[in-house]
Amino acid sequence: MSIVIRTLSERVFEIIRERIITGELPTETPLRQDALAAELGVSKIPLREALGRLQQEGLLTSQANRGYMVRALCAGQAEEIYALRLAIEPAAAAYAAQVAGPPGRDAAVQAFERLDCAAGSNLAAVAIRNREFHVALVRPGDRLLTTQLVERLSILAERYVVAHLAPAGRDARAHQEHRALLDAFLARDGARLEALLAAHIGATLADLREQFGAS
Amino acid sequence: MSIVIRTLSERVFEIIRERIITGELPTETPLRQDALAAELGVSKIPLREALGRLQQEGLLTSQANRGYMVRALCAGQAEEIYALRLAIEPAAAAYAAQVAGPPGRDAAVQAFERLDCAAGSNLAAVAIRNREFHVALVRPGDRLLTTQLVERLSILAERYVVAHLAPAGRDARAHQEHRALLDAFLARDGARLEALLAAHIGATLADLREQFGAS
DNA sequence: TCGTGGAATATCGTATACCAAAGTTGCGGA
DNA sequence: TCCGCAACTTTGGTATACGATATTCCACGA
Repeated sequence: MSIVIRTLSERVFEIIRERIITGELPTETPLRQDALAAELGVSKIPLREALGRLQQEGLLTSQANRGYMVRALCAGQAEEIYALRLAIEPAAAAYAAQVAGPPGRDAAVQAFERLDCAAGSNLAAVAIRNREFHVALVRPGDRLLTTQLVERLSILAERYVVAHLAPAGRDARAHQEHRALLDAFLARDGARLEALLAAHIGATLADLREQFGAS
Repeated sequence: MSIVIRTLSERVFEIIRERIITGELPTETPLRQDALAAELGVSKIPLREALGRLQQEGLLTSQANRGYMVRALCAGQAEEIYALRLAIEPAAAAYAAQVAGPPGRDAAVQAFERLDCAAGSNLAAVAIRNREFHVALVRPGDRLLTTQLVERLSILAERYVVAHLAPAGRDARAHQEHRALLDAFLARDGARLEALLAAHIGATLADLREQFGAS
């Protein structure tokens, strides 16, 4: 086992990322850097590094001399995110299912169980577990870049899910879909997994569309 | 026209990025931050910001307290990059071709001409123009995230092209392929563009495979 | 001879202080 | 009312310092 030493700016990166996803940080308002730095108890160097990375991830925008802002949500970008996920994730998961070794299969099961445990608690926590489950279906393919991309897109998508989807009737349906996804994954049934995952992602997109249309 | 004010770290980001692409920076050797900062005439804050962004882009890796290294080239990652490009770029370009307005169409033509002009000069310059051409076929779709992703993947792919493909007989064939791509784009023939682009990307991948096999 | 321990050195990650330039705010005058 | 200017705020950047970790290299002992 290799212990991972994490640098301060990496931790700041993750903290701010989760704050953005949960909608804790306001959009359209520039981030006050010194205030944030003081609040997190770090200096501006790791903070700025984290902000730059978050911009690269697509969660922040910046304008020179005016600072960083949380990128606004818009229906068009949600469509983009889901179109990209549909283009990548099902195929990547299908591949991973076929080549996954025991550790990868265990990780998928565990991610599913953690998602299950979190169900019913606050939406943000569920969203994180949901993302981890989706990534767990792809990671065993051992394609680093693809996995990172899936994770990145999942993160971008999460904002929309957290912001727009009340966990009304969705929860039960999502649970069944996740169960089916895991079954197909464990059965190494790439074709079925691919179809199910496309349907699952498409269903979430449809929910989002409905909310956008309603609001 | 909005003039774009760019910060130092953005410029450093691009400078180092091009150096990585051209293979000017050694892989497997940690970057000496002080030396690099001194050479570029900047302090370490903008430099580190740029390095962090480049890591996020997948061009660098970092280990805490050991610094940043240029990510090594490997056949597996090239396969990944091209698989992702094939999953995204043809469809995105097809869409863009259909919705492109006059500015987007002009930009595509100009990108093609610039690529044409650069042909024959050094490989790195051609590679940049090549990337810009590919992006120009996607940008008119006005899907920001997709365009950024295509650009990012093109950048990652460029390293392999620069490193492994001597512009032997490739140049002439690539020129014809680009010409055909532009024609299909201007004709708004999405289906044809999609097929041609998939073939074009696939051809480059095939060339790379051959080189990897040979070496 | 070879491996181990440890000191010396180099480099990284972070903090602090400071500054110039750009943006923002608010007040006063036309 | 609306414009322009001055004061303030914030950002982006530099210089510098310092602790912590890595690396190097040499001496010592098995």
